[in-house]
Amino acid sequence: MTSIKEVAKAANVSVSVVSKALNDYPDIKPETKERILQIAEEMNYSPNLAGRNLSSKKQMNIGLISSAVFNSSEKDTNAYQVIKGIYRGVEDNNHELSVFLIDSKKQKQKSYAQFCRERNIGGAILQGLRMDDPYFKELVDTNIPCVYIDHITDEKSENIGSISIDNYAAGIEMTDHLLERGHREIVVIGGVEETFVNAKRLEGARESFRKHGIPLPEESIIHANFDEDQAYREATELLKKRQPTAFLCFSDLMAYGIMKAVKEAGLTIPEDVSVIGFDDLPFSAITNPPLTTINQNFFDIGNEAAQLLVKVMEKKQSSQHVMVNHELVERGSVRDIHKR
Amino acid sequence: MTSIKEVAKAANVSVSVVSKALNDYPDIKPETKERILQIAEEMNYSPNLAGRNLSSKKQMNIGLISSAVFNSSEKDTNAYQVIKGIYRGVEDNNHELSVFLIDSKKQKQKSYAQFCRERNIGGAILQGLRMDDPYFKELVDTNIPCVYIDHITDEKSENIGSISIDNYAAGIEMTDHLLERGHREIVVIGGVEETFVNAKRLEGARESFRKHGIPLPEESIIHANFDEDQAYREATELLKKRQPTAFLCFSDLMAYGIMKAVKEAGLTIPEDVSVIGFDDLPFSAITNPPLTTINQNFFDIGNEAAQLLVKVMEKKQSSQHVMVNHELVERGSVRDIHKR
DNA sequence: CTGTTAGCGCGTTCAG
DNA sequence: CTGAACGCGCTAACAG
Repeated sequence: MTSIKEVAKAANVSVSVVSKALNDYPDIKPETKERILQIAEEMNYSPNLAGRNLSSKKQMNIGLISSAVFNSSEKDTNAYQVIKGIYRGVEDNNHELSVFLIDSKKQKQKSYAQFCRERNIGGAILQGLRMDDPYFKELVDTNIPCVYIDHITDEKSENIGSISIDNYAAGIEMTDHLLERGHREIVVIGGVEETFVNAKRLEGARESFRKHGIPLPEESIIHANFDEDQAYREATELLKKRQPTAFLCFSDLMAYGIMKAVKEAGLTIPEDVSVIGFDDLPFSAITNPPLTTINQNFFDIGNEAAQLLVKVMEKKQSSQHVMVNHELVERGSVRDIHKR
Repeated sequence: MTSIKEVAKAANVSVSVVSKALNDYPDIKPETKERILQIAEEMNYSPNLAGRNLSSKKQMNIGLISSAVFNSSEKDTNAYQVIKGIYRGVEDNNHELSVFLIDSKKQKQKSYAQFCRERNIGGAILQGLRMDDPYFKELVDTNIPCVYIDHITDEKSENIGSISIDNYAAGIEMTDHLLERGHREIVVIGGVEETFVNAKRLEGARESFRKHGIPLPEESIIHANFDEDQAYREATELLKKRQPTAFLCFSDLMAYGIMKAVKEAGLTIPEDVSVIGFDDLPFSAITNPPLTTINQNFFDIGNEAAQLLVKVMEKKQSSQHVMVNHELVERGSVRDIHKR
């Protein structure tokens, strides 16, 4: 437990000089700084973060507030990848990460603002929160810099940023992919309707249909809550009535449910029915057949979120929306109807 | 940013009384305590953790030091589930969690002991660390209470606990499962040889063979590093020479690699070759065919780890090894040779 | 039962 | 360039 005091004693200087040496203050003789640094190194000294937190005005703590971890399917590993990216981004910028995982099944939750206050949090990354969450509103009102993942706000605040892929463009691409391969009987399997990403993807899909001069009837759009099982059930029902040539799914998880339903209906993919997904979960490469889907780089999303937040916290950058690249990866679940 | 001082002022008492009211000290009049609590509530006060950390002797911070997150396959979500369990366990015990993710690809890493020192960490959960890691040794030497996940140490320290399923028993069960269904040409696909869990599972497999009076030749044991791709390659090579009736895999991930190799060799599962896995990853239910495997409840493992650590930190329990239940889940990848 | 005092380990004035 | 003094928010020991 070597403290700054002991280092000061060993170096024959006062604590404040040690502090300055450690924190790159300009008003210190290079030689003594060098010497102190060396002694600190030898003594295996590293500053206590609680002490530093308490005395410093600088905000070095970043909060990750996420409801995506406890409230999503075990198969849904997106949040995990995002968090890895956040962790790396925070670490690379020499900040600290405090994680707050929301579990909607738990009775009473601590307010997000309180969480931040207790931990001297200078900026927060928000993942999977509902916009009608009162705690969310409270947090925004505190004016703590925030970065939203997969959501854009209307508020024009200088300390609010956001990050996502270009869901609109991706929606167009995946729909184009189907349309250009001759599919006309397409059923769209949407996620949670009020969700930003879902809305954008749907807009994209609509635009693609419009562009191709093909109608997209409302009854061909089904919302399955980003849930595998619900998608499975919806598709099972639907297939009793009609047989589309393709399902366009706004998540891989839902695509898995669709594939199960299609197989159980005695149809084969992609010969009878095509399926396209969204996310590119690791397992989409080994489904049967492997799933054609939109790849999102979740690690990058998290990483960029952290970097953006740090910039906003340092006032080096005002609020903005950052787009991360996506990519359509073509595998074996979509048939080209033109070829036989 | 309301502080304890302001609460004290509002309540017309000194700060120490407020502190005592908040921390359930016995020497305080119930009425004033009630009053203070209410005022604190009204003022939306919650204590600053840095301040508390600095002054209190109690160690409320728990560290999670894991190399399993950055150094494993994206498909391997075990670590994720374990961490969820840890988070919940730590939260339920009103402790704080600090996470340190080791990335072996990064050049210089901070020492684990230093990480703990900087953050006043009173106990640590260790996941996926190598026993020959010098930082690991250094941390243990600090005498900070530790709980190992999936590893048992020889050291007899009062502050070291460990947790895992009964890998030996599970190894027996899965081997019995194959042997009892008439399999005799079995190839064991092991993981990382030096690993505790691998050794135990192998011991169990050997015991099962011995019990059944059947030899297990050494050349039928292949170590594939818990790696899907390596298992795939090993199996591909092996199948060119001989065709076992079953592969016994010490992880689901390796089982996936085996299944791929088997299919590519033109064989079908389970008719020609059976496969049994270990872990029960979420996707093992939807592989083709669904994988028979040993289910580990990773959430519970993490959760129990946190609870055990808290007990050890509070000296309520001396070191011990906790076993979490496992279960063989029978799906469609093992054929009973007796039946046709 | 309550208040006073003294730190915890550090960053930050402000004199020198 | 260096050091003394102060305070961050809180708990703990000790008087009263």
